[in-house]
Amino acid sequence: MTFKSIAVSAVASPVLRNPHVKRPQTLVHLLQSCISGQTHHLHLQPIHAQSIISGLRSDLFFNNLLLNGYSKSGLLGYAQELFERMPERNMISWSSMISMYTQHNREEEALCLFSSFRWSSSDRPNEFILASVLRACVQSEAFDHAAQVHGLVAKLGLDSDVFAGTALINFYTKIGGMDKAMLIFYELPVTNSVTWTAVITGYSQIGKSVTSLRLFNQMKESRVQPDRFVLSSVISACSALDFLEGGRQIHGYVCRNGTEMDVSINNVLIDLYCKCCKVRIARRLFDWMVVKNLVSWTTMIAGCMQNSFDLEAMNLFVEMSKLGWRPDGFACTSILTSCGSLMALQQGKQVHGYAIKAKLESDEYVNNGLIDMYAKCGSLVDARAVFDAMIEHNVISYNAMIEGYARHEELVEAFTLFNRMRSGSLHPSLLTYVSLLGLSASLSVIDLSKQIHCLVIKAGVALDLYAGSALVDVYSKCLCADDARAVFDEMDLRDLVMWNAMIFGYTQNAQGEEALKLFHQLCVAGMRPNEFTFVALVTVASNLASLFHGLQFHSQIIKAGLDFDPHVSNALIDMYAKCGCIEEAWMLFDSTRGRDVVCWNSMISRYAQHGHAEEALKVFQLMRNEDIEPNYVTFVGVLSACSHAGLTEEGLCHFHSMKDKYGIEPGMEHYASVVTLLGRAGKLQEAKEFIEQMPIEPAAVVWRSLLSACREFGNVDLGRYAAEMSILKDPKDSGPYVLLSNIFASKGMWADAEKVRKGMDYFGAVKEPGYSWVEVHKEVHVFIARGREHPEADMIYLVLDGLMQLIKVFGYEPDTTELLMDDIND
DNA sequence: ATAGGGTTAG
Repeated sequence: MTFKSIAVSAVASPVLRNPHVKRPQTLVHLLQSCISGQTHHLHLQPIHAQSIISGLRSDLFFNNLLLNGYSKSGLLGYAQELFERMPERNMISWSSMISMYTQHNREEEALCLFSSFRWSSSDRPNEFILASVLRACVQSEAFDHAAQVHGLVAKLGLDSDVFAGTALINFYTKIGGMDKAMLIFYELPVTNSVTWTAVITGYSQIGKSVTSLRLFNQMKESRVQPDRFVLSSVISACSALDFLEGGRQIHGYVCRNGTEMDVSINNVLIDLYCKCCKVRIARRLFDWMVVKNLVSWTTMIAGCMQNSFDLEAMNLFVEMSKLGWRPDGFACTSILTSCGSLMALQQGKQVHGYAIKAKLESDEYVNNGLIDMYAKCGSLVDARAVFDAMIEHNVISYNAMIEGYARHEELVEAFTLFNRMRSGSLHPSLLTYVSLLGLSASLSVIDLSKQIHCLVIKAGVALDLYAGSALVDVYSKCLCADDARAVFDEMDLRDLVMWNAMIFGYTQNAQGEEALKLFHQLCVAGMRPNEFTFVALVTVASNLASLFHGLQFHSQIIKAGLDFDPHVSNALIDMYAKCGCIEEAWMLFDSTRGRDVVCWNSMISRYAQHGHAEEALKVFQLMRNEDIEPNYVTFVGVLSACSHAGLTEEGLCHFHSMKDKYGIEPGMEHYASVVTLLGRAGKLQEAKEFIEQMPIEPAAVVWRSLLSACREFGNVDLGRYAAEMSILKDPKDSGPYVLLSNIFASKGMWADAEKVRKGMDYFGAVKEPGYSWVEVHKEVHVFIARGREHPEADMIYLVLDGLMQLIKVFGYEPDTTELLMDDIND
């Protein structure tokens, strides 16, 4: 557009229909009221045109006013043309233009104009021009240039001016030179709320929010009235510190002060409440706000996402779009995270499409969010495509991608990327290691775990809560409870997750008593156990078959209101069944809502273990009636039920249906089960042939199943073969030696039995001693076969001898034919 | 001259 088009529009303007308006003095008033009004951009052009007609073309004062109006309306082109045509310019004209360019992020033009000013005018630049120029330098990150301008400011003696001084403070704040900024600040003879805001936000930005709050107090002491800018800055400092009480006080002040309607203040308040986990309060404030902007919506969505209110975040995102808001990169990043958490691939893809349309493809946050979303939804190929399309990667891009591979156990991909990251200039963060440790934990590879731990130590970063519990977890899963405990003890700070990891670690390592001890310490430390703690504890009770503990935990679970948690329910059902209370287990199972496949599996397996094969199969039928898809573990239970009950045909039928009907590839446990099934039916040869036809390499457990059957039916030849195969696979396991030796002993083949015993020593296999335990008055007493460790061993054996003699009187005769020689010689 | 919102892990 040119001045010609302005003139055309002037003719049609309703504002100028009144002839009085055309007088110069009236035009000035009209312009002034336009600038302070809301719709100035509509009237500026007609007024401009009229001013030319009314002879104001060369009026410096009027032109400066117009320049100001165009600048406020963002009509840069008109301002530029006017400025060029002005026959006369003063400091105000230059200053308006430079500050306009700066405000609209046209730093280069601002600096260029400053050069022409110095070139064409002999006047010294005033404090306003210098402040604008400094801001332009800072915005365009031309810090060297800014330092030169500082020199000029000092030369002109303007460094004690509030405007120039504040701009300088802002410059040093941006480059992290808080000391220098404070030096300038203390030299200023006059300060106002703008100056204070600059230093307060400066400290917040370098993470020293406490200093920000201290400065805010100093500001109030020096009787400077806080404005909405400082207030938002200070609230944001409170939010960074999780200082809810402080934030609330300022919220109260804001309400008394009359700034409660300010959008920005409310935005930071929403942020504060969300960061302090008060999402409901934040949401109420958000709903109450009459005027909202894009930041209000984004803050609310981010707050929901950060507190795992993912569905609410999604709804807000849809709502804002419907209301016509165009979500920016910030909103997209947050919503992508929520899509990932909800595994909402479809919605995630829609956001991806929108992001492309909205030209957000170069936003690193959005890209990282996309990687995370696709990885969480299981689309690793798409995640990688986004990753590869990025020009530059940061640590988060790598971490999100590595975490995706780790979660899906893509070992090679994860470590290839990890090495690529290390060979570049990017340093892996603790988060990277946490992901890799998670992978290592799910694979339970101790060497790998230790190597990663070494890298963490070499990196020289102190463990945080995440890394600490990841290490506790990985060592527990690798069956190194002592190493896990060493990490646990080394931590300065422990949260509930860490305690749970250690308690669960002991559970996995069959050190139930240590787990119980730790639970006691947890309570002493004033922590409140959650569903994870109770799952571990109930599992301990289950492993120890201690109904006493199980009942106690169950009542604590009810008190804590956690009895409807599906994982807790599963653990309880398992515990009751393990403790022999199969009916209680069934009752609990029956009353559980939303039973998942794990729940059904545990009921099936437990019935099978108790020899209630019919019940187990009935539950399996019920499960299918309820359309619950059986999985790998389900069939372990079903096959075990069939083999216990001698249901050979039915068992084989289920075995075949596994792959044919449900598409589940049978694993070692299933093959072993079928061998047991055939073996129990006496079909030893068939069992052997079955093993030989297995599509996977039979593990020791499969041969041992056959061996057990051979022992049952006294088949020496096949038994010998099965034992050899089993020992070949796992020489350290004492089981096959014992079983084979038993076969020989039962046939009176003592020399062969002796040979097997020697072979056992040769391979270093040690028979695990049998344990038994009894619980008396909340204390578990453990006994090893023939052990004398118990403090009252003498008395116990005395009573035992008495009992033996008593049962012999009633006609009991111990069966010694199948005992190991070891036992006979004893 | 000054303020406010975003990503990865146990």
